[in-house]
Amino acid sequence: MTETGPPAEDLTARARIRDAALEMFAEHGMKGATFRGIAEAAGVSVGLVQHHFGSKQELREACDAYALDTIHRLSAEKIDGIGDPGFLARAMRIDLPVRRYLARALVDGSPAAARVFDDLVDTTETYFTAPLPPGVNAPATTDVHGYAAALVAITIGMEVLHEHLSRVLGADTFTPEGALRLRRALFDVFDDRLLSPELAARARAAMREYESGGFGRTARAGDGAPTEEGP
Amino acid sequence: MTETGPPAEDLTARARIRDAALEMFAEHGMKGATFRGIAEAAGVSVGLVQHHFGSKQELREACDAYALDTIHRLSAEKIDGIGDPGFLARAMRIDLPVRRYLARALVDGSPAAARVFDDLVDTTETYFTAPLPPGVNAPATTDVHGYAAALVAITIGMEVLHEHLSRVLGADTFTPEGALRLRRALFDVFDDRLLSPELAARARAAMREYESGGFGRTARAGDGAPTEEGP
DNA sequence: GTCTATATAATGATAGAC
DNA sequence: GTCTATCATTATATAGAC
Repeated sequence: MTETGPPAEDLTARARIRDAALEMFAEHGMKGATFRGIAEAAGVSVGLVQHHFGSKQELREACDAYALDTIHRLSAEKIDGIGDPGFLARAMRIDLPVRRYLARALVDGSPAAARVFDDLVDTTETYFTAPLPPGVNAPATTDVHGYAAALVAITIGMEVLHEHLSRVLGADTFTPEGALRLRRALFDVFDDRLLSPELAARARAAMREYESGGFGRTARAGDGAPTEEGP
Repeated sequence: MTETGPPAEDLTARARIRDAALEMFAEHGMKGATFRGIAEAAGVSVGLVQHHFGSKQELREACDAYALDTIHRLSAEKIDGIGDPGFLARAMRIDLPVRRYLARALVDGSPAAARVFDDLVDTTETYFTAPLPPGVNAPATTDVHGYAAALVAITIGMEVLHEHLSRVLGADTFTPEGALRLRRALFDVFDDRLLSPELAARARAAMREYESGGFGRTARAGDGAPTEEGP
């Protein structure tokens, strides 16, 4: 809940510019977004944008800092919120612009977005390392770090692929209906065993064999030989 | 570093330009990649790039078409390959540039990439609708389409977040070692039940309640929400 | 604080020489 | 086929007026 969101319309020009930049960066990427587009979206002149933020890089860093600060409140809830209906309602409408921005920044190469990702992995790993709440099983893995990374990647991947998921599902996943449908689908994926125990065991064995015998010989004797030849 | 190399080889200049463009588009995005950068990477002049492909949009469409054609051979194997060690080896070294390109194009907004995504969802959905191979359980979901979408999003998300996963895991996930570690982690995630049956049932109930009473005011009252009795 | 005007650089695209 | 100019447009950035 936390009404900390952008409450009203009478924000300072600087804040409106920052919000516009956040949206333009998210929509067109760090390279595609322009001062002109941002100024127009914010309803100010190009000069004012640069007066407040200096260079494009600085503007981007301001967005990063804002996003970092905003997302910080959210990250801790993501894990504990499972099974709490209130969490769904909150997660669906809090700070959408920031999430969109970070999803794009993650691909466009932002230090702040990378840090959010790393912090999420740390938090998740810590969560599974510490004593778990009743009802939550400890993951049966020997690589908790990798397990946490995969879990975070799955979660963040949904944000990054938001556009395509929304198209396929027929509802914007940043909207209550779409988010609900996606969450149900994800829950089904996680709740169900895709493989029978027998096949799962076979796959495990195959991976183990692949690991020991495959290419492991010498850490990196040759460079990346694995190139592919185009057709 | 320096990978990328269609090192001179006997490729035609046009093919070398296309490969360079594929890589530059993947690395810098559709807006960030420039004719000059592509020309330099291909070892040709800027004029030759435009002589062969005309406009930037046409060059991009050529990359899309090439990627679409290349990925077509791969998509069918992705599902059936589970548990097959040979699949791992193949998937790890086949068509890396195309996968990187598509991962980026998916975020930058390419029709071809969107189509790849949609086709993967279709293929996956068909896979689960048709009779399943022995050892593979049918997913316990009432929304096979959403289930397939979630599964594809998880898979593709790993490609899109490749850079961050690699950093966190300490190994390039497009490299045998990194890909293996990621795959093992994903397998652990899918193979294990994160929630106890009791908590899972509670989460289901919470979602159901949220769905009916929440906000939607149910634009579509009977959209197949119903009645999956939990395990 | 906010805007207009201008300088500078880079980019997509064209034309023509070899 | 391949390259070297060159143009027109657009972007970032600066300077200064109100």
